[in-house]
Amino acid sequence: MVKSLAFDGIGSAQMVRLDEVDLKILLALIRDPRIQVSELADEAGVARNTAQSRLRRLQRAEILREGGRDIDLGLLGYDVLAFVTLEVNHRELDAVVTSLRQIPNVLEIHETSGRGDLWVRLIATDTHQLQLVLRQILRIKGVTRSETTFALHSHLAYRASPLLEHYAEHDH
Amino acid sequence: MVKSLAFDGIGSAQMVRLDEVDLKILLALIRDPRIQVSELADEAGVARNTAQSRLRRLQRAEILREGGRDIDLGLLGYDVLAFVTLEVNHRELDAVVTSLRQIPNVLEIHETSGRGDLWVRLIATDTHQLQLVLRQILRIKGVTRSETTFALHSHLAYRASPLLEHYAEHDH
DNA sequence: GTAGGATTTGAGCAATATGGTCAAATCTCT
DNA sequence: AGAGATTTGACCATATTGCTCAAATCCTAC
Repeated sequence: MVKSLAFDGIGSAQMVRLDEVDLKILLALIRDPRIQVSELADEAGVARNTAQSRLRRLQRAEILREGGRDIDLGLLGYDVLAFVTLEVNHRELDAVVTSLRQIPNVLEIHETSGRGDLWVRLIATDTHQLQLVLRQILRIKGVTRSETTFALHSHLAYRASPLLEHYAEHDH
Repeated sequence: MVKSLAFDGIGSAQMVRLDEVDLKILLALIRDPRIQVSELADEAGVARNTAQSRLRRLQRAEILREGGRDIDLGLLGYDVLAFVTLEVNHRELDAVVTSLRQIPNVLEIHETSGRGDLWVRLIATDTHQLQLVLRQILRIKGVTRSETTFALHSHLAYRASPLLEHYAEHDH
């Protein structure tokens, strides 16, 4: 049985479990996707050979979408994605943002126009965990109201290439 | 004067202009951030030496945030970010998504619960361009209503590292 | 059109990284 | 304790990197 990178059939799609070495490699790759394998080995505290085979496996498992920085959190069991709109007491906005940043399930924060003041991207393993995180957010001093929208299905994952191609054709 | 990677002081922050070689390099890096410099040179149709110096410059300009896949579109002059919620005739949802995908300014699409049916991340150089894109979207058959929210300021750009670190500490 | 400045190119070179193998050592779970 | 898998360290051939340099090319401004 493999300790790291085990596949489970529990979630909707295939799910993957990572051990500490995998995590360290992923974190290093997020920091710098062009890091070399030998440095990766140092960071993870394993032999270069091991780092190399781990990297290969991570790529094959498509946790790393095409060798790079993007990580498929769904494969790790984070299946629930939600967008939360927060109404915030303006005087305490900075403090609210600071608190939000400390929650690992908060992936993105934008200040917005319109009714709500903050837009937050939230991820969780299941609705129960999401509920816990939402409670945590509502307890933050300065947050007056929240509205949660579930992302049921991703029709287009973040992409910038078409915009760049368009830029190439038109700006020049 | 440099043709490529010229800096302008026009926008709120510094702005950068890219030529075709820069674009091709960026697109290749988005596809695979770990691509090697010699392949990069082939893709862009320049000498390896040139690719190497272009890459170095792109990294220094921080268009590539830390050498990797993420691209700072703000530096290219795309300063307006908006979240659009679309109400869609369910029967035509797939067709709407297909149309949306063809618009380069559409960076992300999710099907959501709640009132609106689609959540869309939109980017534009200015509010005028945004207006044009919105009009284009409203012309799509099947779209019945739209609501636009502006992202005035990003308090936290997309990040996954804290979640992964948390995963390391708790899941195991 | 030409001069001057910047960029690109091709070549060449040393240092390093990669990808692969292998046997021994280690780890994990039964 | 034993079987199976993984890791390690060593080794090797090959490929890649980072660098220099002079010549060629491109671009802009005059």
